[in-house]
Amino acid sequence: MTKCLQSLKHFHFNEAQEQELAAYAKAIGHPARVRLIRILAGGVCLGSDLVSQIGLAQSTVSEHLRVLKEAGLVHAEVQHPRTCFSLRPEALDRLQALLKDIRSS
Amino acid sequence: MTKCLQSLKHFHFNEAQEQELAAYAKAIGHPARVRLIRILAGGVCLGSDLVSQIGLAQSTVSEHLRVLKEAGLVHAEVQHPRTCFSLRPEALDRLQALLKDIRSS
DNA sequence: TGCCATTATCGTTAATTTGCGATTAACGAT
DNA sequence: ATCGTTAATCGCAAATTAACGATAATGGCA
Repeated sequence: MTKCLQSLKHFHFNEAQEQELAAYAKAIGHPARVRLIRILAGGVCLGSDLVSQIGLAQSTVSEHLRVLKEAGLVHAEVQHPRTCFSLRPEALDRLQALLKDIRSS
Repeated sequence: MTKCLQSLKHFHFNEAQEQELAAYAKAIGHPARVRLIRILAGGVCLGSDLVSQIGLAQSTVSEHLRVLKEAGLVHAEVQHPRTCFSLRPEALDRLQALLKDIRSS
């Protein structure tokens, strides 16, 4: 790949990336979900612990976790009857890269 | 008891910062607004130019710009009958710092 | 087989968001 | 004073989101 094509690739922030960034940001755009991410940044966590930390109904927490999972920010590992939730750092890496790139696109 | 229930008090990422991050992310969490940010990253822009580049109604673009302004991501300088819109890079700086901090809180 | 503990899903209501056309407001120029 | 241009606001309908309680599903265990 030539230098020219590299720079084109680097600087062209395309529509797919716009949607990708918007999707990540939308998922993070709620205080309860920021809080969940923050808690999970400290280590893996069972759902029941998250519920007691957050102070919202179990169904509400489950829904927020679903949103975060769907956005790829969180991973869930089922160990019946519990589920172990964890952060997906590569998703945050990607988000930070997109945020960095949009400024020089 | 899992790890997440321990030593939340040691986190320096407080509730105000959670809301701050959520507000930034919510504002960015729409493809049209990501697009506006991306366009403005290339330099200041008049509203009419943004409208023609976005392909949405003028009122819709104005509303998206209002959201971005309210979040502090965009600045508007009126020069009647036009308005000159520009990005506020310090807001993006702040967002990136919050994203960085949440991972080590 | 029938419990138990936990998480996911359903159903509903209220609130918010999105998008548009129409209208209004502002002000420079004629 | 009226016109022309541009951005902001209004009013509305449709779609989406948030929150909750109730219910269902899951799989280990007695």
